[in-house]
Amino acid sequence: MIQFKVNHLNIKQIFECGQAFRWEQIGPDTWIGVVEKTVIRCWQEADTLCLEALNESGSEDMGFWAHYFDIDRNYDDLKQTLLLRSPDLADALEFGSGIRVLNQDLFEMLITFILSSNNHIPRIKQLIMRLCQRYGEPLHRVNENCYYSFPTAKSLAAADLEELRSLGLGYRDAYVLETSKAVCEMALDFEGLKKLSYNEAKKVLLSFNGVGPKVADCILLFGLGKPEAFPIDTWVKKTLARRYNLQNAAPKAIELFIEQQFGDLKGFAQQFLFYFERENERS
DNA sequence: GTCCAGGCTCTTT
DNA sequence: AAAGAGCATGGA
Repeated sequence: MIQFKVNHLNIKQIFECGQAFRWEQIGPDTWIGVVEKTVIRCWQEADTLCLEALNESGSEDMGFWAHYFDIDRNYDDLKQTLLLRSPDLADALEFGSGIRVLNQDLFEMLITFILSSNNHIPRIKQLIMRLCQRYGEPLHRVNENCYYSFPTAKSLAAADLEELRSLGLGYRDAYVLETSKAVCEMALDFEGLKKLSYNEAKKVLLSFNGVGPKVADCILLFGLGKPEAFPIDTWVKKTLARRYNLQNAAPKAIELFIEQQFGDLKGFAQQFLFYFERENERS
């Protein structure tokens, strides 16, 4: 078991704000997730974040988990800076005060957000679970149920299109298959995306079948650690329209506005806005 | 039955 | 560049 002393961190908010899809609540304040090859139990005691790997080969490396939970970033400074730039973010920052933007596996984010397009979050979770069960490797058994790793690019590239369709992926089946094949062909260049700038990496991501501007920004934000990404989905569109009167604004005008409001921290602003809007669903 | 979801691709203006 | 049709699936 490992522990981190933390502030500005609330695992409930982190796991329910739509950036991660593989955490399940198993008790009042306890969650279990699969992160890379580790089945991990997670809970909070006062100002302490506790983590315990459940599988033998799982990792309890402090550095790895600090990076995953974005522990070393100063969210106090971050929020103050955002508030100075855009005072009307106050309600969203307060509401999602424990949100942190996780640093997740790149390939997992790529496939996950391809599946997310034009889809509901509960169904996205379900599809990912089926994909892991079918193409991942078993990591840990608890009685009847088993936790699986996220499939590798290789295993998904070798999948059968009909079988993917039978799992309920819909028209996204071909996107997943073709993108997985493309990643295999890129080999080491795929992980090399981390060394590229936001714009360079985005260009590469947009070349994958099933990845458009919104999905690319999610991958850049959650998988490549680029806070300059500002994914605009239906919820964010709603909140931008309501808060800033942008319902009839052209895409370029919106982009410019976002840049002026939030600058290089717009990815964090987006996550607070998304969570606030979706949790306070009021059309 | 209709609407909608962390949209994208392809076609047409 | 921008706007529109079509798209699998399932829950509300």
